[in-house]
Amino acid sequence: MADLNAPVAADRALSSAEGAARAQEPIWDIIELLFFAYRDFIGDPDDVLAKLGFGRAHHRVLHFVNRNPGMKVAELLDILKITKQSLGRVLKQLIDQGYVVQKEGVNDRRQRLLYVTTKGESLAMKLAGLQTGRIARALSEMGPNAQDTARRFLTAVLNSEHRDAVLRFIARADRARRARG
Amino acid sequence: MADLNAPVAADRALSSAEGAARAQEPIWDIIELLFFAYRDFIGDPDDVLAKLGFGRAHHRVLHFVNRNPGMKVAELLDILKITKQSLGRVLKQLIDQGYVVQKEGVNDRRQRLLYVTTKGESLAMKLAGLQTGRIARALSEMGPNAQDTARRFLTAVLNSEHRDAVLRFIARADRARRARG
DNA sequence: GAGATATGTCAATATGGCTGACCTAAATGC
DNA sequence: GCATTTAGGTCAGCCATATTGACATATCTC
Repeated sequence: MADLNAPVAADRALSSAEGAARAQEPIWDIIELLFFAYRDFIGDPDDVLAKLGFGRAHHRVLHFVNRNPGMKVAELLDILKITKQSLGRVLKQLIDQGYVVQKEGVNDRRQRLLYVTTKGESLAMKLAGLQTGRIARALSEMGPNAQDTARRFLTAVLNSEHRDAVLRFIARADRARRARG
Repeated sequence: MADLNAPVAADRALSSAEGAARAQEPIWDIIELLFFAYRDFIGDPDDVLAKLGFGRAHHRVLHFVNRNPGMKVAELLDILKITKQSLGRVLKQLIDQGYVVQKEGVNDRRQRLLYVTTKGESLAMKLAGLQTGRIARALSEMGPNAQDTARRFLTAVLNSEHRDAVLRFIARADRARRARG
């Protein structure tokens, strides 16, 4: 670990002591760890999905619908930041194979509100469980307040314009889930 | 923030108190923050690359070649975990447009060692600078030891089988860079 | 010299993005 | 009540990035 920490200490000294005054030495370790960590983080679900003939796009849709049952198509597009044509293909497969259903909105009958089926919830929870296992293991290897620290770090990485929206989304989904039990 | 913290405290209580005894409640916040944070993290480079007609695949190649000049094609394939056919197309464009060059290995003349040109280094450093700016801002919003904490978290997220290899790669590239100055 | 290795390349295929055009049904506004 | 806007769907085509499989060439190793 000594060998590994040395350059990092140097980075930190540079970025805090010399600050924005000069071109900053890249923070290579975090840049690369984000790349490798995200790849592994996505990897477990990928394997399960591949066996079902699904990809990451299906995972994202299923995840967000499961987290936010009754979500409008437009909201999903907004979160995923893809076009409705791109969503269409993936969503159609999830619906045809019985993972997701659409229900007409009560107030606004143009809306096709999205819900996971039992089958869909089961898959979504299985995938979330894989990712949770990995994260729980990681957090347990750190000290106290690990989850809070990780959350603060990741939140700080967000574009500042997105931050509120992302945190609101998470808080709202959590409230809804607690309400459902 | 109170609204946001509440469910998280509940998660932590569950996962530490009840442990692996029952199916763990998903750690939704970290799962989703990883998704959103990684997307923003990748976003700045994406915009620059798009103007040059490049994509993420080009970024990855350029990044690792810049970090590890003289790298063998096989090493790059191993890090990126793609096939040589996939690499071929992207690498060819980077070479044709003067961002990367290949040199015959001295010991083994079958090898085509990869190097960034001045132009390639300049682009690689520009992209790394964007990501560094984001990360530096994020770290500065946290307490002391932020970089160390972030590194420990991300390292812990890695597949345990990959960890050593990833850390060795980072340490080796750092050493090489210090040696070059 | 035989066989293994490093790299490159051709061809076909899949996935998941995109743009642009156009459609229906329902809500909304004057 | 009719015009317009909105929510959503769909067709067609394009692009980037990945895959598998087969094969070619040069060079190294034994």
